[in-house]
Amino acid sequence: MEEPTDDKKQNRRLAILDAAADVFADRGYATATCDEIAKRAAVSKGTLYNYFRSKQDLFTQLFLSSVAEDEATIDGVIAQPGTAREKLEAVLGYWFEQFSRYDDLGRLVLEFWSTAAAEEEDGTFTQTLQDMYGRYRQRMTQIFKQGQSSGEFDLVYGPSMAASVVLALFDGIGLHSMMGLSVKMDAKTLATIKRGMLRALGVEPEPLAENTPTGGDTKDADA
Amino acid sequence: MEEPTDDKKQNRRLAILDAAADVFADRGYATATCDEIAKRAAVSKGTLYNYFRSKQDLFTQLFLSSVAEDEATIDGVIAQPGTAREKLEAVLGYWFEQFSRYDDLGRLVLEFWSTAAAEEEDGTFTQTLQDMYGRYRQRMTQIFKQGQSSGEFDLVYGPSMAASVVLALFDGIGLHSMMGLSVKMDAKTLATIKRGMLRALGVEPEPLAENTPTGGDTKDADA
Amino acid sequence: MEEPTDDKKQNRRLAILDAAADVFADRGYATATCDEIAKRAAVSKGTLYNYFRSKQDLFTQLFLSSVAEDEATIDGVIAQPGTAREKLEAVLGYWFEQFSRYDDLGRLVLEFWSTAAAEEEDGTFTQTLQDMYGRYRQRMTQIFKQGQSSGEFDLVYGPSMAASVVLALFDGIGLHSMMGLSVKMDAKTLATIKRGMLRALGVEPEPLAENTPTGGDTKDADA
Amino acid sequence: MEEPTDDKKQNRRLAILDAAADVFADRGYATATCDEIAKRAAVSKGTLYNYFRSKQDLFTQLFLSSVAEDEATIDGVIAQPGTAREKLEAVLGYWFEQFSRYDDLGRLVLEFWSTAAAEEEDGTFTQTLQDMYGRYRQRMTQIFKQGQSSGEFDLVYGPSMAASVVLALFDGIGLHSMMGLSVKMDAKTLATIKRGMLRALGVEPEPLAENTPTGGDTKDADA
DNA sequence: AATGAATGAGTTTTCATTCAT
DNA sequence: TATGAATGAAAACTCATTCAT
Repeated sequence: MEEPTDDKKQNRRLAILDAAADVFADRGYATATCDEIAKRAAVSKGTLYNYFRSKQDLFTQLFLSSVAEDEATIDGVIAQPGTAREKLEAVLGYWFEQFSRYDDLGRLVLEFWSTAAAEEEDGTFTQTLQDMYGRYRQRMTQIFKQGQSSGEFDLVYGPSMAASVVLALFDGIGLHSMMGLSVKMDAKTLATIKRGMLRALGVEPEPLAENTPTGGDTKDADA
Repeated sequence: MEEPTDDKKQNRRLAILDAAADVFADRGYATATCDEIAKRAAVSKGTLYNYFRSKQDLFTQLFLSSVAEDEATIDGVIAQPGTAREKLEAVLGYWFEQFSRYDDLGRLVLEFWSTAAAEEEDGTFTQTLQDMYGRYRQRMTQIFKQGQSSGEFDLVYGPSMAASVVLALFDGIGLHSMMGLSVKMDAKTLATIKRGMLRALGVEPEPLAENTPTGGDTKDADA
Repeated sequence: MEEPTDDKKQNRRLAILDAAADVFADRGYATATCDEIAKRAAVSKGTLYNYFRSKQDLFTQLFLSSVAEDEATIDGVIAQPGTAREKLEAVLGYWFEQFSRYDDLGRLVLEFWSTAAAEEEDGTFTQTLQDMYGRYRQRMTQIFKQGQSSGEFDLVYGPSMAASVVLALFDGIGLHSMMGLSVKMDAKTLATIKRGMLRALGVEPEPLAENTPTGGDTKDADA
Repeated sequence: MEEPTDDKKQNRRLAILDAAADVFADRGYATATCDEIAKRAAVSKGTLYNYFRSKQDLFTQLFLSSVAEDEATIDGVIAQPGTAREKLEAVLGYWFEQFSRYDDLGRLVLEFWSTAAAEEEDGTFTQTLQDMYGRYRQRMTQIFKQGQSSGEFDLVYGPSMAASVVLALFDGIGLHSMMGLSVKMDAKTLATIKRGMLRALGVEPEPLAENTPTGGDTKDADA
């Protein structure tokens, strides 16, 4: 009968990871203190070190679990049956949905990228990100290929390049959205971008809902 | 005859900024030490503080001068006369050219973004970035409008939205390129992306040079 | 059973305060180093900051506890029943007794005064000192009033002014004594001053002990 | 013809001493910076070191010149012919007059005392102060002796002890006055104290001016 | 396992003093 | 002589990590 203990251990671990996500997002890795993480997780500082070898280890575990969680979610989204266009719309929808959470997550993601960029060639972060984006690209590529085969898409690029560009665009939009730069991620703007992307992929999107007249708004939502 | 002194002072200032750029790029703001910056600038630690009020000030000055430099360059690029398409190609060319320098600059830029994200609402970094991107978007918007008037472009979005999306895409590509994620910024890939963007904007790009047969490569450069 | 821990904490705190008193007295606030205080308290520098927020805080706490201790003592002295003259003699006795400790304390007290003088209008130190001296004056005033009512004293000043002057005189004597200036605080001199003060207050003091012939010594102890 | 140069040198020296007096009074010795002194004296930092060997030396010179100036003034006051009482009144008048300047000077004087207290046994400051107060006491003693001989004074103490006590009282009053403790140094209070001191010395002072009725006010100016 | 007090290496910053011009 | 940029030693303070309880 050691499962309760194991469960408890798991819970504690997750509580600490949650707290760490908060604090790292608020303060950034370097400025975050173990004291604060412990306090927000409602454990003692010593306990932190029973679950994680070091601050760095805690950050790495958080990164890995975030990536795993993300990937599981997106896998679920893509795995659904349907036409290429339906799949693509589902992915776009999910991704854009993320942007609304980006106010919370953005800083943390930036920290992950920053850490990756600072690593020696092919460190854990870089490698993990490359692997993850590699898989993302594969999945997107498959969608694009399916769309090409079925005649749904008339791609500007080849499927793989299209996947790369779309992924880069997603991250670019997320970045700008988070910083309040050129794109404000309200629902209408997102819908506009989505429609544009679909048309750029050679797909004529369905008309927008009644409150967004096709002509003016689609042509220039922010003119 | 005080120019020699002033020049010397300017040089010292620039030498310190250069060194700081290196160290901040290598280690990130929080991990970088003033000791190391001083050492790399070949001045004493005290001298650092004769030129900059604090580590934070040094970082901010570096950010501001980077932004100013960037903006001056891009102004020059856009100011050139020509068709909308020529202007757009010039901007694309310049931007993509930056990516090759991104191995050096990328981490630093990430630090800038990170700092902005960590700021209180409307801090210096955020404000400066928003201003800068605001101006970028204006310039891009003008190009798109010119292209629309002249009938060169048949835009998917309105000019302003198009500008926003293109800017976000640029940064997304830069980010992915730097991290070695989905896009490798070699000359051929860049050319491919450029052609695709132009076509997505409704412009039929000129055929590629002889070594890049239209069919296969354009369709899928990385298949 | 948390008292042992609390006691230990209290002891540590007191040990640090003691060490700080030593070092501040030796070197003055500005010249004292936290390193030395830690060393003298036989704790690490970090521990200092577990108990006190800053060097300034440590100094302030030391000041406040000194004042509190002083005041508690003098309260006890004054609270005793007796004639006004007996009370006055008790206060004088206590105060003069302090002077012998002044070799140790004097510098520290000077630091307190100095800090108060350097403060913005109505800082903590100034306010605390003003409060403390306000209470001292009240107590002394009461004694003088009692003496007047009972016919013991024939005051040169009104009771409140008398209290003020006597307090100022005490501090002046303490200051001069500490610096080895005009007054050396040996027992005989103190006795002489005490007798003089009493006479100046209109009280005819009791004759001195046999080894201090009234005539010569009272008239000029240091001629 | 080097006198103009010498004069200039003297002026510079005095300008620096003046500036130093200001800054030391404002900030205290340890917190004062040579930078600020130089700026306030309108000379370069290097020039400071042409006139004074070090910050410590500057402080010491300032102390010595302050003491010399003080002493010259008081010598002049005492040297005037007259009865003992007239001389005493002149000294009291001068001293109390100082108190009104104490807002400016007080902090500086405290710094001097503090430095003296921190010195090794018989350092420059201590020695100088002891010498100065020794001479003060001598002069006061002479006045008291003259007063005794002429029958003007009926001293509580012997002349030398009286001198010591009076000097200590002066400094105590100055200290308290500066800190806004028990005594506020307005003209009326000073007059009251002066009258009281004279009576304590056995001299019946002249009646106060018409606006200060003898009875109430003399008895208790602040009741 | 959990705690949290203790540690001390590491960092930013200041400022008296020097010295080339 | 005057200047003020350069220096670097010194000091306050932080915080990841340890370990006795």
